[in-house]
Parts: sequence; structure tokens; C-alpha cells
Amino acid sequence: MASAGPNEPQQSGEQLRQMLPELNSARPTIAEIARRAGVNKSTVSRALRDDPSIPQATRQRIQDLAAQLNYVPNASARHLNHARTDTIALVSRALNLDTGAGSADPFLVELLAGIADEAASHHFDVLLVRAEEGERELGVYQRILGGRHADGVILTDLRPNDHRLAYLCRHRYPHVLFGRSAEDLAEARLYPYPWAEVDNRSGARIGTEHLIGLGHRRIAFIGGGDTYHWERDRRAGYREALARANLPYDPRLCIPSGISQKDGYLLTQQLLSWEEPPTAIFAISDVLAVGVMRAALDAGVQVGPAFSVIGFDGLGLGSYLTPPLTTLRQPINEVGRILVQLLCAVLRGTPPEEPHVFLQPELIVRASTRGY
Amino acid sequence: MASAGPNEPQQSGEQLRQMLPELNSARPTIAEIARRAGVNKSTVSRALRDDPSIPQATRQRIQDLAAQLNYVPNASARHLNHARTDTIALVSRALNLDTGAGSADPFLVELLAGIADEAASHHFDVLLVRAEEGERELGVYQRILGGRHADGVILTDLRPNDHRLAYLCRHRYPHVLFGRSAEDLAEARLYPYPWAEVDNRSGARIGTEHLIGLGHRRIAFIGGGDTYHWERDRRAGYREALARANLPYDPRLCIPSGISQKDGYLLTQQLLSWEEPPTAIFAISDVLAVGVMRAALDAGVQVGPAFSVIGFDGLGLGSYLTPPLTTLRQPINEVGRILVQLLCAVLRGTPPEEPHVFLQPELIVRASTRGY
DNA sequence: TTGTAAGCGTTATCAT
DNA sequence: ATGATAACGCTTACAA
Repeated sequence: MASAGPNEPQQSGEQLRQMLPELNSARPTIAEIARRAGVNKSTVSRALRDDPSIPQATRQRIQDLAAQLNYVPNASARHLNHARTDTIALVSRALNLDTGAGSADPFLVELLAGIADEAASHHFDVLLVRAEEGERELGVYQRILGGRHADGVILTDLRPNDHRLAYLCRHRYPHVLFGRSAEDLAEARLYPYPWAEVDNRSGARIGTEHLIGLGHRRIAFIGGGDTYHWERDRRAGYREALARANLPYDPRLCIPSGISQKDGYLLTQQLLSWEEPPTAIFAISDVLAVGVMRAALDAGVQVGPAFSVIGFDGLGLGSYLTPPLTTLRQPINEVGRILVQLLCAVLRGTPPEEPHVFLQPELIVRASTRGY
Repeated sequence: MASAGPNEPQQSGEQLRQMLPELNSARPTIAEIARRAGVNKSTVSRALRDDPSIPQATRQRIQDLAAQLNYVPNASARHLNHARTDTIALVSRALNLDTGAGSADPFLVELLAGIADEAASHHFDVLLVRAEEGERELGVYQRILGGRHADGVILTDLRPNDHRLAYLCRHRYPHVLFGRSAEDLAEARLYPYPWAEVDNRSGARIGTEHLIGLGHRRIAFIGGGDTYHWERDRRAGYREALARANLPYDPRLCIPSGISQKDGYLLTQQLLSWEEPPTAIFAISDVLAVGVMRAALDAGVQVGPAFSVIGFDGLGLGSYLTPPLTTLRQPINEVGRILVQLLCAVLRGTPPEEPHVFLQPELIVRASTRGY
């Protein structure tokens, strides 16, 4: 296979060093354009924004000149002048390598895609920020919002009594939340800033009811700690379904865990070694469910009728697993879009009539859950 | 389950509208600090950066005051002044919802995690930018780099004769590439800007040789178009292995496709309907391999000895598939870190001695490939 | 040790 | 229709 022709500039790697002094040069300013055009800076500024007070002819002349010189207005200068940056930040825990997830969280990309897409259509830049934990947690928001790296921020991984909320409200930092608790919905609707959330509790309840409907009675719920709304709510939905069906709640069947595939794998290995193992497992996320199914298969347990598995999230992956995974699909892309819309509305000064969006997940039944 | 106590400020959603005027207020400037401290702006500026010329006492006093007033220097002002933004941008195609991938690319998160982590440790912000296609492709770089939204940019999805390179070089826009061709490595080493790449060709060759070593003779290679280096190189590696083993190259067995699980699924369905189907499949990515394995299982073909499948990427997912997927692991996180290190070095004005990093992927043998 | 003033590149408010 | 000027918030010679 022939090499692609040498089309790029060819220089020794060392020559980069020689180019360095020029790196920051040669970007024309508005003053430069003005000088060359023989007009004032303000005329150029007007011409470039198609101000009708500038006659068509000069306008065109200046625009051509600017294009020819490859002029692009300096963002920092503009931001400084306008007192806004047209940038929103997404703060996410999933970017931390040491967060224990073991590997990438597919959820984040889906969300990011929605966010990036919508932000672009609003002419906003997107800043990606790692969430910090503990002492330095609030410092992140102070830096980004106080220092005006961004005009507003999207928060994820909300917790009960999340002290970030009080902090952001106190400082009037524009923000939008992904994740409120279904537990306090009435209260959450009073929150002054927008949020969007998927009904984790109902989702988990519906999923559990699905298992119960299939005849399962010993249903384990695995995954999640006690930290975030989404994990608490999903667990609550599980218990709610049991209660409604007058099934006893067995704490031994409700097992906390990490969020990686491996966690699901190890826990399921244990479960299956019980003398009376559960006949169905509700995994708190699709990622976890992957590990659960693998463990079952490795133990020679066929996933389906005798041992049903359901996940949560609706990752594209699910339908290609063996067997295909029943799950509760979240409209992740859409959540991303909505979050951006809500935040932009706030920044624009025109908050939406209903700033609180509560979406329903959708039960997708596949072969991993079958009648017992 | 009790609701989390009402800890957040409680206001009607409509009150947000009333708060709006205050949104952009109340962020103190350096002038404000100076006024309150009874000193000049420049003194404050110095005190805040621990300039030793300011006596310890005043320094402390000013720092306390700033902290108390929640002062954070305005990034735009600082950037304007310094003529740099301490921001790098990642331009990615994977953020486009309409890109045909169908869903999230897990690869991107892994890369992002590495990038975000390393960038943070260099005190750089990370801007996330969707790649455009066609006419508007270069406009993205003009806007980001010319407009100084970022100091430098990370390019992905490189193509042969990628005209972005000439463009960036011509304008002296600092950048680093993820993806050069193994086909023109000598030439690529002359490129003035840094790049990092994983040896896709060798990886694919080693993977194919693995299959050949297992006794497979009819080996299909599916996936990828003719656009990007990574897909061309992997295909080249496949052919190289065949050639070395004196196996004939059958064009019918080298099948282009999209990059989604579904593409892998549909193609494999077709393959299996042939009168003499291949006994092994090299899927150009792990994501594609997921679809391949699903199709095999659905067709009643057991993946393993009689029908081996190998992927490429080494996503965490692979070891939990059924059967676990043999693959070539790319050090994705590390690539992200390296890209940032290289770019920061350029921006710092101290380019590394060896700006071109070529990493080897690692063959990870699992149960999806077995002797034929 | 600290203050003064110029400058970063825009935009906006005056005038003219 | 266009020019002059101030302002955005910060840094940094240069003075004092």
C-alpha cells in the first residue's frame, strides 16, 4: 500500500524550536486592519458586524481585508468587554482516572454529545472540568465561575444535602443540575435554578415490577452506595415495588457495590454461591449488569428464565450482550440538550416557564429477563 | 424513605427571574480589593502572587481580604494581558450525534480522562469542540486558535493528506496530532509539530498472525472505510500478515463497514450465510466486534475454535463479553496524557527532544480466539 | 516598599 | 458615516 504523498510541510523536528518565536505572532488585531484600511478601529468593528450605518462599499472592503489577513477577533478581549464568556462548563466526576470506575463511563460520552451539540447551536463553548472531592470540591466552582472561565456550569452526580447547591446559590453562580431526588420532588421544584432529571425511582420500580410479573420472588438489587441521588432513588424504587407487591424486603438481597463491571462480577459470584441464591438481579447500571451476566455464565448459570438480569441506562451496548440485556433506557442525549437549553436560558436572562424537567425512563425488555 | 432535609434555599422557580439582575454582580475586582485595603491595584496584584517585595504583613492582610471577599481574578482580563489563555482544545468527531456511530464512542471517554487529568496538572483548561466536516472543517481551527479561545489544539482522526495539517502549519497554530500513518513514519518524524500514535499496522499484523497461528486460513477483516489512518493502517497490517504467511489475499474477505455494533452485526450475518464462510474475523474495533459476536451467537455459531473473533482497542468491556474478547489494547489513557504533555511543552516554548511518540499495542488473548 | 501609568484587543458612547 | 475616547480587569515596567 503506497504511502500518502508528502503533502505536509517537511521540516526537521528540531526546527519547531526555531518556529517558536513566531508562534504568537502574526495574528492581526483590529487596529492592524484599521491601519491598513485607513479607517478607525471603531469603523472596522462596525463593518465586521454588518452595521448598516457603514456604507456597503466600505463594509465590503473591510470585510475582504479582514478575511484576507485571516483576522479573527480575540475572544479574551471580547469576553472582557462583554463581561461574559459564552462558555459553559461541565463538571464531571467520571473524568477522574482514580475514581474507581476502572474504565470509561459510556454514559458520559452520550451526555457530552448532547451537550456539545446543543451548546454549539447556541454559540457557546464547552469547558470540561474534573470534579474534585472533599475540601477542594467547591474550589472548582469558585475558580470556574468566580474567575469567569465560564458563565455557567452543569453539575452532575448530585447528592442529598449537596453543599454545592447552597454555595452556588449564595454566590449567584448560574448553574443547572443533572440529578434531583425523586424523594423530594415538590421541594426540588422550588429550587431557583433549573434542573433536569430522569425518574430513577419509577424506573427501578417498573423494572422490579417487571421481574415480579415474571414470577420472580427472590430478587436481588446490587450496586450503588448511599451517596448519590440516582443510586438512592433506584434502590428506593426497588423497595417500593416489593412493598406494593407485598413481598418482604430482605436486606441481604440489597447489596451495595462499586460501579464497575468487575464489581458486578465479583458480587454475583458470591450471590450464586448462596444455598438459596436469588432468581433475578436488578443491576443498578448497565455497566454493572455486564459483569453480572458474565459471572452467571462463568458459573454455568443460564441468564434468562431461571436467572434474570435487568440493568439501568439503556446504553447502546445492551442489545448486543449475551443474552441481550433488559434495561431502563434514559434519554441521555436529550438530557444533555435540555441541560444546555435551560442554562442558556438563564444566562440569556430569559428563564423558561418550567425550569424543572423530569423525564421518564423506558423499560426495554430483552432476553435477559424471562418468566421464572 | 425520608426526604433529604430541606437544606437548600427554597424559593419559587419564578424568583429566578428576580435574581437575574444580580447574576453578574457582586464579583469583586482587583480595584475593589485595593480600595478596601487602602492600597494600589498593583500592590494587590503583587500581594496575591506572593511577591516578596511586599512585606509579609500587608501581603497577608490583602490575601485575607481577597479571600474574605471571594475574589478570583478575571480570566479574560488575565488572558488578554498575557496573550495566552492556558486552555487547550480537543477537537473530536465523536461528539457529533449524526456521525453514524449510533451511540457513544467509549474510546473518547478514555482519551478524555487522560487529557483532563494531565491538563489539570499543567493548570490548563480543556475546551471540547465538535469537529466539522467539509467546507467548514478548517473554520473550527480558525475560530478556536485564531480567535484565541485556546492556545493549542489536539487533533484526532487524522487522514492521509489531511489538509488541516498544512493549514495549521501555515498559520503557526500550535497543535498536536493523535494519529499518523505507520505507512510514512520516516516522513512523519519530520513533521514540525508533535504527534502520538499507536502502531495500528503492527497491531493488526500481530492480531492476524495470532489467528493464523491458531490454524485459521480464511480470515475476514471487517470494518473501516478508506478515510482515516487508523483504519487504513489496520487493514494494511492484516494484509501484511497474510503476505508474510504466504496466504492469498481475498478481497471478498476484506470488507469495509461503518463503525457501530450494528454494522458488525449485519455484516457478520451476511458472512455466515456464505457457502464457505471465514473461520475467523478480525473486527477493526472492539465495538464492532461486539456486533460480530452477537451475530455469530444468534446464528448458532459458537465463537471460539470454529469461529474466532478478535477486536482492536482493549476497551474495559472486552473481558466481560461472551466469550471474552481477544483484542489489541491501546494505552488510551496514556495517549491522552502524552498528547497534553507534548502540546504543553510546545506552548511553554520548550519542545521535547523527541516530539514523536509511537506506541505499541498489546495483544490480549482471551477465549474468543481458539485453535481451529 | 509602593504608586503611576501604559497596555492587552474589543466594544460602546459619545461627538463630529 | 466615521473618528476619538473610555472602559472592561489585570499585569508590569518605571518611578518615587
